[in-house]
Amino acid sequence: MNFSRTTEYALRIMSFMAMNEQKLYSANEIYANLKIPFRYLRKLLTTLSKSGLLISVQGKSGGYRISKDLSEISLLDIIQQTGDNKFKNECFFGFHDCAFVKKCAMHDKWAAVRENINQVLTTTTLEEIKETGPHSFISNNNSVFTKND
Amino acid sequence: MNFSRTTEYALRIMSFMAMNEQKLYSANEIYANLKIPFRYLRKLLTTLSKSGLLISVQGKSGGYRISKDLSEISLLDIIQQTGDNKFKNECFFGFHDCAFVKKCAMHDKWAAVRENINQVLTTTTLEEIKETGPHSFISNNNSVFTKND
DNA sequence: CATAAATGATACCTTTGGGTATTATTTAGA
DNA sequence: TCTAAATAATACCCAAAGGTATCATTTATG
Repeated sequence: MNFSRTTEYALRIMSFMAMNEQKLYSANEIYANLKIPFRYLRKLLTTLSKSGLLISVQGKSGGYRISKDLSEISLLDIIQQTGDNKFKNECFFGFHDCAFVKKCAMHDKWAAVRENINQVLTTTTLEEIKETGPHSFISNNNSVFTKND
Repeated sequence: MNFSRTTEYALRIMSFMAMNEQKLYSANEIYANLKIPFRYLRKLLTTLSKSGLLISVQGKSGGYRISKDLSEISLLDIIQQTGDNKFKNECFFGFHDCAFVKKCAMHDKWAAVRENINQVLTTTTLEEIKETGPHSFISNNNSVFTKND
């Protein structure tokens, strides 16, 4: 009952980059701030670029930049790009046809919970995240990972 | 952003058994109704027994029975026995010390969401699940698994 | 135009969750 | 007291997620 690690990483990255939305960030710079395992970070950044949330610039002095206006990127938009969006309409007990055949015992109660979650995730945009600061996006769990690149 | 498959299984099992709370169910009978992969089901049932949610009776004509009054078993109680309880106090971005060092941008909003979830999971007991019926706990995804025992 | 510094692609390794197989133990009842 | 039918324990297997390594490509700049 969490987001996957990968989704958390994506949320951190996008939120961090939102602090300076025009800026072109290199993977190195993001790594320096967020301490996400470097090679995995690189992979994730290309994923986010392919998904359209980021624009990548190749070559020396290249990097990544947020592609749209901050107000147009909701947390759900980010979450959905990392495959962690299953919860959207899912039955509490994990039955695939819950809504269609018979309601399960938790159907209505859980629908309300999901609605609450969805409401927060769709209405909270990076713009709001930016404005909510100052705050720490810095992972200070002394990373066991090395950069190695 | 779901419960794990194992947690879903546990929720199905306990909810199913709550339909007849005094009854001693054999693994076979539960399998016949829920179609959870048989050997995994067996394993899970011993886990639930060790956790105290179920009482197991060994030997021929043995089986499992819910150990307490239905009103004393909340959904959270079940969820916590399958290791899926991380969400309880967890930061939106997955930072371990979010609450202690600096609040993250989502801290308050997400705390409210978690509170909502916790409220539902702690106040909904198996008694309520039982009363909410009739409903289907029957997995009709034509199982690809065989029983094999 | 060579080099350095960046991203892209791809293949591989590791850990964990889900699932299986085998053997041991318990106990009701013929 | 033997057998059948149940649970207990344990070890193993497989797939997916997380993470690493290597090489290729792009491009600013000396």
